[in-house]
Amino acid sequence: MVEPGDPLHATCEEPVFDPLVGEDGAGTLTIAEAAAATGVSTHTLRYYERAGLMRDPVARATSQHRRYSAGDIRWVTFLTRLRTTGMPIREMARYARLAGAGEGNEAERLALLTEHRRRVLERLDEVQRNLAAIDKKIAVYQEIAVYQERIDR
Amino acid sequence: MVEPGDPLHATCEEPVFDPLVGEDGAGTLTIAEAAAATGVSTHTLRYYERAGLMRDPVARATSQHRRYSAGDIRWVTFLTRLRTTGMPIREMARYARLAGAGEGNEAERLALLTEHRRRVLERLDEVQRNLAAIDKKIAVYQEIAVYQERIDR
DNA sequence: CTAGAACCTGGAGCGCACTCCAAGTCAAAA
DNA sequence: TTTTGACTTGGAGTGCGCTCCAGGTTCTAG
Repeated sequence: MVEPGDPLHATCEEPVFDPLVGEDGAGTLTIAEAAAATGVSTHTLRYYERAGLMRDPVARATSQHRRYSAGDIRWVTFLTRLRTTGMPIREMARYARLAGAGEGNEAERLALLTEHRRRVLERLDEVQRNLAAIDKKIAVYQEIAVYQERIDR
Repeated sequence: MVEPGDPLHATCEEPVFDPLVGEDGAGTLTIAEAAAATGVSTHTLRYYERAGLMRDPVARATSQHRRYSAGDIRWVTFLTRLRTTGMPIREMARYARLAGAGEGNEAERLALLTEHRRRVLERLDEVQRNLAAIDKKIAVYQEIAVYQERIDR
């Protein structure tokens, strides 16, 4: 038995809930449930853990089955934000290592995220510029379509 | 030597200049020059051609060396716009096949580009939403930085 | 004429981010 | 208790978009 809601070690990172509440993981999610909750496949969840993206290894039931805490779910959700904005796995691993090391490296984490943000904005701008060029081509084809229509009637 | 600017067969696609002007490719570019002009490596230029991205095979000198026309360069430049906006090679090949087939399939090309545009905008939106979430995390770390500063003085 | 750079080809190799497989363990329902 | 399905692991496989290699031909400068 473990008391829930330990008010200690409340870090600024992810509000950590006790991973194993009650007997063998009550209040936690199986890997399939975590997959459903985050939109990431079970394969990928295991892969992410192997790749060092989880700050700390995910808690286990006595059966060795993974038990995802609410904090784990929030963390994975944040990982997906980094991923869909194009951060490479290696860099996510570096961020996870920093976050897993606890307080004291916030400046480094800030720098990492800020630099990522800069690259994302750069990329967004590049895509938008190229899309504008494609839009021009689209406009040309729309002209042709109008012309065809005139012929067809 | 040949006069520049043939006003004939001015299509709506890429204004085509004679690929082989004068003796064995005057007014055209070698693959290295084409690479410099487009920002695509010579390896990739050959790969693109193999992958069917060139509408028609690039013209050759008698030596079998490739000779890129101005139209080829514009085409490759447009290909890079499709690529940097995330179009897969397979789809670019399909577009190239349509463009290579000449007039009559403009509606299909328009549909392809329009659908691509839709997906790009969707993706841009997704990235922006996720970036906004990352921005919030950045703001948290900036708060911490300000707090640290207060401690340090 | 010759050296060295640039080009050619088919095919292999690479890095990334998954995705799946095999063989075994564990768990919830009949 | 037995079946069925979810879970475990290490490692292999996949798809994509290049990127490079080997072995040969061609071009260009001296």
